[in-house]
Amino acid sequence: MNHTSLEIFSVVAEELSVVKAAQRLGRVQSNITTRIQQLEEELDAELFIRDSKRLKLSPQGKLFLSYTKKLLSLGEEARQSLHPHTPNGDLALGSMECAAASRLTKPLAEFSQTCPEVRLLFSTQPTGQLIERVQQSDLDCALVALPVDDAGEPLCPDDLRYQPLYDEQLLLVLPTTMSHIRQLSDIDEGKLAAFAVGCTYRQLAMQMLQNMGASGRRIQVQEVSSYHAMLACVAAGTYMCMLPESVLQLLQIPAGLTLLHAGHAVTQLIWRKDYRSPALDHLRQLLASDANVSA
DNA sequence: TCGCATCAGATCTAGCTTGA
DNA sequence: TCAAGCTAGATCTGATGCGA
Repeated sequence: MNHTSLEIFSVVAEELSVVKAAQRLGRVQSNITTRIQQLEEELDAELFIRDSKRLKLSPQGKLFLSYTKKLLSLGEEARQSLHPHTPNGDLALGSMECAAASRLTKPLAEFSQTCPEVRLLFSTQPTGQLIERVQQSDLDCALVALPVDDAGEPLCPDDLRYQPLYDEQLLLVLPTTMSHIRQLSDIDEGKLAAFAVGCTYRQLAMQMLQNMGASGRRIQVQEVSSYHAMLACVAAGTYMCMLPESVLQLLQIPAGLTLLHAGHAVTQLIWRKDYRSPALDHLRQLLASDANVSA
């Protein structure tokens, strides 16, 4: 078992295809098949279930993948640690859609200029999924909105650290059919356009609607994959949505929609407690200088 | 036709020996 | 100490087979 074998296994596990993994790694298909077979033999474990033409990760494969990601991440961290003053290598950054749209443009442009040797691997997802991916070493860090306890303190998992960055004012956007509503307590029905389960703003909106007049009814949720789609649902007159004011400023708001202030949420940068790299340190500094809340 | 497995042969690499 | 040569094993490629 060496670094190459782990890299190959990791890519095959992601693609669930020997052919696609071979294309991605610039190798031939037979080579990938052989390396996976050798790894399985060495580990005395079946990492994949061969289901006719398709590959599926076996339970042992899933378990081994979690260790593989940690080992590859640790290897990258070790490599970078040898050059503490010149950030280099890969930095896998995740972000909520809203932070990517409204907050990251400037810091990331600056990051790419000041750290040209770092390959930034960027992806967007809801908070819940981002937290899991950071814990599994699939991401090095991520911008999320951690849920808070009754005292307003972020509920951060023990194995993660966080740095507060942006205080986001949240707005509930109502369709023209609800133009008679002047305050949150007037809302007596709940149809919400929101991102997938795991999105903190969705969770906040659901809690708010349940605490209001809509508590007696089941809240219908239309899942969308972008803020444009979310606003389109509201413009169609059926759904309401919750989004940060900073995002709304970037969008063209259809006429006649009602905007209600719905509290605030803090966007944090999270990373694993045991992870450190010059690239992450540099990104933290850049984000801190751009933040509107102090750490 | 597609995707994975298998095989033979080519190529690469690490480790060892030898001699200057 | 270091470069050159040799060798075994690891790894790679391309062709082919098999099953869905």
